[in-house]
Amino acid sequence: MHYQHRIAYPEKQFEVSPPYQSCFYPKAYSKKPTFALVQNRVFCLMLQVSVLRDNTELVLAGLAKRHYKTAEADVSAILNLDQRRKQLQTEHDQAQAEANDLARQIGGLMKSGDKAGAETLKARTAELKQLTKTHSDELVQVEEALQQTLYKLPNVPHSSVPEGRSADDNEVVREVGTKPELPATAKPHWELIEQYDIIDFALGNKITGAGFPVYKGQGARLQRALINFFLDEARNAGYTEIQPPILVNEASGYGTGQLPDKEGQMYHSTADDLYLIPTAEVPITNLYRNEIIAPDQLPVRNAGYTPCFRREAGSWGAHVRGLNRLHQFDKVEIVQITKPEDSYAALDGMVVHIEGLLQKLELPYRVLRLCGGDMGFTSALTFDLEVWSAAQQRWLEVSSASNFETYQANRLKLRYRGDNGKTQLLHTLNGSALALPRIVAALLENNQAEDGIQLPEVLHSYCGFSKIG
RNA sequence: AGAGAGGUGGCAGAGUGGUCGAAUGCGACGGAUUCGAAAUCCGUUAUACCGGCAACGGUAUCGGGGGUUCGAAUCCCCCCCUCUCUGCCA
Repeated sequence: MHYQHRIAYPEKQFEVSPPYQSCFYPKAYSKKPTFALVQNRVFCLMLQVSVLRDNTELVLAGLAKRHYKTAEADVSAILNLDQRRKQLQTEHDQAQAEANDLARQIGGLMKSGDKAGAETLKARTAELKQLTKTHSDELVQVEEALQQTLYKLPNVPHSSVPEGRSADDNEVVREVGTKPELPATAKPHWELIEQYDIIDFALGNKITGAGFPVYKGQGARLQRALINFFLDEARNAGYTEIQPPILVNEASGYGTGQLPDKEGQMYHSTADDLYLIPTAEVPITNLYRNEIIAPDQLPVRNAGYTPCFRREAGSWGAHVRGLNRLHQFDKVEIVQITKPEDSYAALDGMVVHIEGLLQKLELPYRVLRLCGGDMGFTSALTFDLEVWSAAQQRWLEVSSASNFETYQANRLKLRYRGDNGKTQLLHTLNGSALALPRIVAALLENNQAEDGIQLPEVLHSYCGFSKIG
């Protein structure tokens, strides 16, 4: 008996263009000037202290959506520390200015041979020296405390982010494609990969450990095919291909927000103090750390394939069999850097791009808007894309596309020069396009048949075969 | 890994204790000249923080940190990085 499934999509689903209409966001967000003013302050300058100071109520309301318990205490601590910081800075600068002036005078006196006059002035410089030392010591303490607290504070969610505590509260934006009906004899992918001998967990376990599978034969070729397919699609969509290092230094970890929040999630090479990247987002976004980008270079659109490494300590258990969760996996990531006013349109575009990939792979999927409680630490708005895994009868997350607004840019010191000639923080975004393992799981399960696994058309030329088995 | 050299503004490259945030050149920007352009000439040309509505003023930054000194790009100590040679190596 054959039970081959080709999912039937309504034809229009394949038309990513004509012009994509944003259906995700309140219309007010993109255009309305009244809102734009608020947006400009709160959402474009997020987590700069000045913003916290001028928009405390809005920030607190946003953080409440995340159920971030100590928001009020943290914000008020930040404001107090900042006030103290300014005061100290002013006093310190004044004392230093006087000292500099005296030093100049002393120089003049020495030159003219007035030793005694110089000595008189030196008495005052000694006092000033003590004063500036006291000030700068406290200043260092205050700034450190300020930074520590700022680093603890997550991004403020976008206004469209729904209330909610967990993944159950995420909003299903849309569901596309038809779930295949499999017979009772259908196998989950971990049985299929054994049956066809394409991925070997035992071997990976032998040479490395659990969560490091070995891809063999058609399995390995499928991996390579998917990577090439994703990269080609990204290039066609206007992204520049990047091949970054997969070890990064500590500064990069802080830049994109993995540190200090997710210290334990990354593999750390202590001998060299380098981290194995959990996603290509880290190196590709950090390319622009501490840069001022010329406006005509914007938007930056980069894509890259890398292996990704995640310790995922403590999160093993049910639902993580087979390819569902790994310590090492392959992923193609897309990254954008845009002007603040362009970032939400860019996020739309990224989601559309990712949907295009899933449609070409003929996988049923759904798009979720993550609720406040389920969003990542650094994100202002995140869409997850999940594919239907027909044998497991579950949705599997294969992509996450986020707008970080200025949150990462503030840490990265990533700016451009605005029309007024002043430097201004940019917005950063990224999305998986796509993560491979769960795509493979869904492809295997959804397309299984007695005589093998029929791959979607688009992969045939990339693989060099059309069927596994 | 061993030996040596070096890290200065967008780049190149001076500066070895006192108006040095830093000569000079290139590049970029604005202007003059030109029908237009090249050439030439004049001017501008970093970032962050503090104060100020602003104009503007102050402070800091010459790889990073600490020290000496009234005063540090310049002297001393530690660390990091880059280059050259030797060794090793895909």
